Amino acid sequence: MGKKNITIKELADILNVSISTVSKALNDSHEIGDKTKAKVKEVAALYNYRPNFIAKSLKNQTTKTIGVVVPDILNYFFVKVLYGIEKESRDRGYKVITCISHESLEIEVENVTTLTNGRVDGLLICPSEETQQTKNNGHLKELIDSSMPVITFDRTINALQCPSVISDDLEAARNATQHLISKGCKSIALFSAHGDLSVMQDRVKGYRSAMQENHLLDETHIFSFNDVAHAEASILEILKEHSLDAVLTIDELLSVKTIKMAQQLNLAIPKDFKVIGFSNGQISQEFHPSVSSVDQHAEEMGALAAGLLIDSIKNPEETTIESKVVKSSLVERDSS
Amino acid sequence: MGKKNITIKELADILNVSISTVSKALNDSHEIGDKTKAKVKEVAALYNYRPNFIAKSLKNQTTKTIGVVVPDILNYFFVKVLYGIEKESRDRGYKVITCISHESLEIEVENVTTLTNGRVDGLLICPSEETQQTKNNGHLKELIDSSMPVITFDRTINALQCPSVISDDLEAARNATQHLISKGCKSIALFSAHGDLSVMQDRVKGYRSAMQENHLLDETHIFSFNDVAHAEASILEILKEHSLDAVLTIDELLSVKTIKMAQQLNLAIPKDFKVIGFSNGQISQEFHPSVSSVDQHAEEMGALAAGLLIDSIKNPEETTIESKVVKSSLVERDSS
DNA sequence: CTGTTAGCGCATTCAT
DNA sequence: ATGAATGCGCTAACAG
Repeated sequence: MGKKNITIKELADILNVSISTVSKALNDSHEIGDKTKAKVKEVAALYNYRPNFIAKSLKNQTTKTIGVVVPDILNYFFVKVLYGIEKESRDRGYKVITCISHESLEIEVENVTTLTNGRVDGLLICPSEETQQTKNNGHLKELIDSSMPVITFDRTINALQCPSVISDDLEAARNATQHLISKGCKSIALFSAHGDLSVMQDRVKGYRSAMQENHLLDETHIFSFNDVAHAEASILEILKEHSLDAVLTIDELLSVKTIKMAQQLNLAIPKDFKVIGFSNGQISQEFHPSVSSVDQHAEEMGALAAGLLIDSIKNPEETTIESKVVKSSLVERDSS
Repeated sequence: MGKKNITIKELADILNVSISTVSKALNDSHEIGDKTKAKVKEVAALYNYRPNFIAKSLKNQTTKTIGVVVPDILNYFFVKVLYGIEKESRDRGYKVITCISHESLEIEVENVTTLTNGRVDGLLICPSEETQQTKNNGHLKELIDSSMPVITFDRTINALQCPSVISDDLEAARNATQHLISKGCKSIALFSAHGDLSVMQDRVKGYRSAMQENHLLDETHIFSFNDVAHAEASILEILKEHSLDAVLTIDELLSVKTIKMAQQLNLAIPKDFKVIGFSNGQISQEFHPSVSSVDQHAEEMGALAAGLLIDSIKNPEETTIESKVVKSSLVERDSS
């Protein structure tokens, strides 16, 4: 009881050999005899020896750990990305430390600082909304300049000289819109949120592009919500005032709320009124009616980003600064 | 470009003072003169000096980091616990490393090992389903014996000599059942899942207790589902064959699926058929009709556990081995 | 095949 | 008030 972990030094004393002999034996060095090896390993196992990770990291100048900064952990999309990151990292022998920026630039800077002071070998970051909005990215520039491998995911910062993994947001929105058009919809609104984010702007562009191409674009049909959680009343108003036959919502919660309001107005879904949402979480799947949604393949995005980062850590020279795009796909369900 | 982080040694060379002077100056030691301090700090800032975390940890034998092992990160409940852990830890100056056991004993053992080899100062763990089921907990016993601060959360292992933070599952289920009874329900079924977990068994006990007390208990009304994701067909069968007026589901997804099946049978909710679920996630709130649910205050549980762990790290002697219970509450919505 | 030694970056005790 | 020296636990270059 109360026994601390045993060290190589103590092991060496017990075995009456030198520290380096123990270290080499434990690492299966060819320069150690088989019986010495066996003896060392036996005693190590007996005393339940575990190499101290911190000491190893200091010596090797590598931590076998990657840092992740996400803006929001209560968002299912990010959780799934995280899941993909964790899985890929685990498969490749890396640990993951996650920090949450809560969409705040200040916390993000703090997160980046604490992570990159030797704690991790590379960084995966989805910049906070505030970072994107204020274009304040000195902390990341500095990091990249110091030759720390960095990869951004989901949201990119063009000014940054680092690889990124993103969704095909523009295309995805265009396809979703096109899908509604091909189903015969003419009066399709766009419900947007988090307008400061580049991904959201891209989705709006995608919607515009499809609508314009079909000569259906009506700028007054683009709505932006500041507070999604309390958007129901506004949605109801909009649905009353405009005679829409479909809505593309750029946010998952918004799609569900739109459906609820449409039902309240006795609009038949999907017959008279169709809805397509984004980021295909549990709610889209379980809601009744189930919600058609753009699936961004979050897990794949996470795995890809982690894989690229680990490649970059292992092979810094071969790293190319390019954006990898994870294609999303439309999951058709009962709402369209 | 490409410049590595500067070290104290390099700083000392630049300033033409000794290493220890720099170290002391940076740490505001009283044995350093004010102007020397100022000069050192100025140059440190200029070169953007950041103390190496790994070296500090090795020297101080402390990492200011806590490790967390959760069984499943795609479960909203655990994400919320994690959120609480992260928040409290952040407030108290600690970082968090999270590992996911995927409900597997083997992965859990691996997680615990890699976390506790010097990487963290203490461990928060929710044992995997397999760990609870097989009662295989040598890895945790060993850890506790080695005087590493450990606290379990949500799921407890009684055989373990460590504090824990849990829900009042039995009471919560009893109250929820009682709530249904007081609304006039007589034929109340229990839909359960993950029967190996102690929390689930407690909930069943709570249900039994309330039903028995009101002379309504019917053992054939207790159902267990192995595969919640594909339980809809079975649920439909059960609803057809038994004339129930309410169901308590021990799992969030199960509650939603039950409502969908009930609607398919044209049961009026909540008039003729009531449902109460567990763990009050986004789905319970957004579903239509919204689902009454037992809220386990996951965030609070996480914060409490993290707080206790940090207390225990800072004050190992004063740690008492006791279970803290986070009281849950019933959120009444449209399904009951 | 085994041992001695130096050093990763930092804090700290002890001298000056 | 400042500096030299030691050690945290480990690896590896070098010596024997």
